[in-house]
Amino acid sequence: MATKQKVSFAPSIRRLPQYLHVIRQAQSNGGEYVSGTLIANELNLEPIQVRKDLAITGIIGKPKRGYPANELIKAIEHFLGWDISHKAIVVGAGNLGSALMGYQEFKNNGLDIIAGFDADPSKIGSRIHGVPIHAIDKLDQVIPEIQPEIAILTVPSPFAQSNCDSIVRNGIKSIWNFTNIKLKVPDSVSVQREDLSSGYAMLSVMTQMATKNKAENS
Amino acid sequence: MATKQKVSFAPSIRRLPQYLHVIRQAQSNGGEYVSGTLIANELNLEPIQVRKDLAITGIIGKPKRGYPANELIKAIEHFLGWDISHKAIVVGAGNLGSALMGYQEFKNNGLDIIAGFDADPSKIGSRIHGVPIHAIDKLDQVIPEIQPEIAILTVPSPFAQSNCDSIVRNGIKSIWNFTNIKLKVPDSVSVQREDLSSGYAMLSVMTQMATKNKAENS
DNA sequence: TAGATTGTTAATCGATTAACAATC
DNA sequence: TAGATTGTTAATCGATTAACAATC
Repeated sequence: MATKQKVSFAPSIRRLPQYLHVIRQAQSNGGEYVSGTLIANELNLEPIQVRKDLAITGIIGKPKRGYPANELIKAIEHFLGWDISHKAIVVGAGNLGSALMGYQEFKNNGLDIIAGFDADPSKIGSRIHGVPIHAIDKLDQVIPEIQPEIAILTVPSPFAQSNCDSIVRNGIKSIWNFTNIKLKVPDSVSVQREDLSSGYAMLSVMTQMATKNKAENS
Repeated sequence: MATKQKVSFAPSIRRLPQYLHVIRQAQSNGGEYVSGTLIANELNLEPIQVRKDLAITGIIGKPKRGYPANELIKAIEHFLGWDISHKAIVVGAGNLGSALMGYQEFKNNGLDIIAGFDADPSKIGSRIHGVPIHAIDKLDQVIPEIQPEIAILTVPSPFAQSNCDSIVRNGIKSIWNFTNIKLKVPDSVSVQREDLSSGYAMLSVMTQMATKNKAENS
């Protein structure tokens, strides 16, 4: 029975990439061991939080020295599935879609974008950052051929749901949704929503607070 | 004394734009009142959560009918500061920066992007989505002239910290950081980090779970 | 050794959810 | 009126933080 999955430890999982970044950097600076304290300092977090988070990867540290950098990197990558390649498509090759196709960081961490889709005839048949672009109305034809695991949805919002339906119909189970539409999908499909408006809301509230402080201090 | 501010109710604030979207839609469909139950159904949330969140805007609903749509929209917009125009610059006019300059949604909600900055000589002096692009080494000259409140940072990560320093030096207090660098800023400056790798981490874990379920059910 | 750092167990904190009287 | 929906107060849940013994 497929019920909508809730990912537990979500906040910890979200911090892991930051840790990975710091640990890789420390390693490339010659550090064989990396302590939770160092990571915490670098990221303005509490050391205890870093230790708790790292525990979910199953890695064991050495008192006084920290965690073995190489093992820890491997463990985080494995926990996230970043040590395996995952085929993905980008649906909507506008500015945002193009940006994502070009992100080396994702490529380095297992995200293998093998095709893009767009409605613009001038893009169809071309390549963006090396990725071939297909007609968006060929989703039903191309997806079964190339069998991607992940779909990245970056179309204008009026087209989001109908393109999502095509994606789901063709058996893709993971959708990275960059539109501001709440997608309707069956329970068996998971959607990771990347909601820029929620970030903008936070930015706005912070900006208001900054303005208020300025006024108070003058 | 300026200490690093923690925004309280962050999860609620992040949900407000979604509510706003649903309420606007309901209103444009002729709804004079919108109930928390309706919003919750639309977004797969609990009604009680919606009511709690809406309470922070100060608006008062009517039992049996719901919240007055027009008042509620105004109240959310006001709470977020989206009813006022905020001048912003985009630092780094690559694909992502260009995408943000073109987002009508932000424009409609008070984000007024008045200038872009880039290192690419072919872009300097041109306009992207109507926004004039300046040389990135002119930050110190242009910012004082145009006095933006907000800087949106979309440069490649090796340049993130140095550009951030220029931004801070010129008195901007709110930074929307799309790089994967943890920026070092004084306490008086707030940074909203838009961390795509944390979203990618969540997507990856969800994808793993989907694959595992598939294997178990076969 | 002394002391920094780990991992575990318990306490705190904040957000979500439940219960329910009030009311249109 | 009856019943859906609100707002408030209390309970639950999960994440963060604190305390501290173990250890290299």
